[in-house]
Amino acid sequence: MKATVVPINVVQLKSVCSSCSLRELCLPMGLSPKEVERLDQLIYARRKVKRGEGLYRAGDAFSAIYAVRTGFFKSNVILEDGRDQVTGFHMPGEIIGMDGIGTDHHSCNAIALEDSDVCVIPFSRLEEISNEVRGLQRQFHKVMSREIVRDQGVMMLLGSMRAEERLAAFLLNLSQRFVIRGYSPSEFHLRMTREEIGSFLGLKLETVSRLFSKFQEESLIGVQQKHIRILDTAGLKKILGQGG
Amino acid sequence: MKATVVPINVVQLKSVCSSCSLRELCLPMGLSPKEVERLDQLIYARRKVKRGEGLYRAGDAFSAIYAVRTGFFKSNVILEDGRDQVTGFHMPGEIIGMDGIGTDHHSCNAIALEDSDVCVIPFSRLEEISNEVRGLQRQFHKVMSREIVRDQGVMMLLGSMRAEERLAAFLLNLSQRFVIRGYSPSEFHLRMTREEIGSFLGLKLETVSRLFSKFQEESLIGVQQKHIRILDTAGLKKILGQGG
DNA sequence: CGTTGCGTTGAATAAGGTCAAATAGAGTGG
DNA sequence: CCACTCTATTTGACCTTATTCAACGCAACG
Repeated sequence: MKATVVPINVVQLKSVCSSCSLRELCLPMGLSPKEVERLDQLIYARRKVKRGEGLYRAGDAFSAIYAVRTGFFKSNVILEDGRDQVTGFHMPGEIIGMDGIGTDHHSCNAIALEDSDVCVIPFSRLEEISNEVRGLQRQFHKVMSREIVRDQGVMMLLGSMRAEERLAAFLLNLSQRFVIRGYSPSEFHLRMTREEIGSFLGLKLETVSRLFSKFQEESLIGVQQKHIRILDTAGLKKILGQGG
Repeated sequence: MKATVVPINVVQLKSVCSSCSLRELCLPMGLSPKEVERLDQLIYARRKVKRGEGLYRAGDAFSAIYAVRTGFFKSNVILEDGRDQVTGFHMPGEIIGMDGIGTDHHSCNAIALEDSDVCVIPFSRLEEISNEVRGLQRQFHKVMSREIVRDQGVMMLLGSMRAEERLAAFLLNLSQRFVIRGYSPSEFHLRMTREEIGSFLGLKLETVSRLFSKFQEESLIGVQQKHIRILDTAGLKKILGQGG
């Protein structure tokens, strides 16, 4: 990174947690203003990631976790034989990279699906500071735990839902996450391809495409390429009840 | 076991981490003897769980995580409509219950598949002590991270493997975990039913049963009810390469 | 022994995958 | 601005895999 002459103070001021609009979704969630100030000292770096580029790759040495600020990421794992499993999609306010803590190396890739921006949270400093700031320690543990619970949800989805249910659950999940971030719950733009959705849901891209068409015929959603309108949330939820 | 006249001190002495035979697999892994002594202060309680009983249930208030000492557990999540997804099997030395940290309530059930025994690790004390014992903090974070990575592996399995591959991967995984614990890697007793295996692998119990028979015909394994002999590890590994 | 739960096996079926062709957009360079 | 290219998407026909439904066997246990 080139060291250009930039009004560093201003940029840094804007970039700290205490003045970040995502603070109630992100690592600072629930911390007192004083505690958030300590967090500000921790998060000094930002990193831009262009669409298609990796924030980290499987095998990379682990040094930091990341908070998505803007943009959209996918995580995926690739087997030797080339098979590629998308393990998650990540939106602003979400923390990624925790897979690297256990082995000091990342176990998956994090790829930007659009030009994105992350806060770099150096992990050893996070551990240090969380010793002094109890709220931060607690919050970090919660974030990790929620990741485990999220993964359980994905296992449920992959292990015991039919294709229709998986896609319905996926759309409802996205919708919910968008609304928390102040976007419309009923109208949004998919950042990922049908193939990536399929990989995440354990389906082939053709199946995903067919299901989108089917949901559209049934007036549950409107689809135009990557633009989705959810027309009947209740109807989608009803689909979820039907596979047992 | 009959309650004979036992010198209680001795029993308690035996129950601390520093003299536990699982210490190199469990939370104390990698800690210095001094650090393990601090851990001893933390883990004062034990709990027995009979086969079929729950260590905790979804919705239970969260207060502690647990280290499996003896026995065997499954974790599962149950949907409103009754569908039941097994999300993991847990052996001695493994830490369970971390799903509860994020919401202060457990999100899944932990059920003993045989009479079992766990160390109770009160979570708020773990957080306290990990502030003083850096190695413990690090180790705990590693344990959580590895759980996330394990879950990624399960997603890979459920999302992009064929039935044969799933079962092969499952058997190889069990084998590896047994050998680490000093048991035979090639001969073991399944603690779970075909249905539970199926649930974990996203398959029906009949499919699991058929695959066991098929693997047996191909001389990859020997099966007799719950008793498994792995005859051809390389053969099982080869199956894993074949779905892409 | 009879019961009960678990496991195995077979035949029919359905769900989703594969292969192939057509179409639609987005981006690029003339 | 338009033609061209490339990629993503849609859709159809056919096929494979795993599920469903059903019957039967086995072992443990009272």
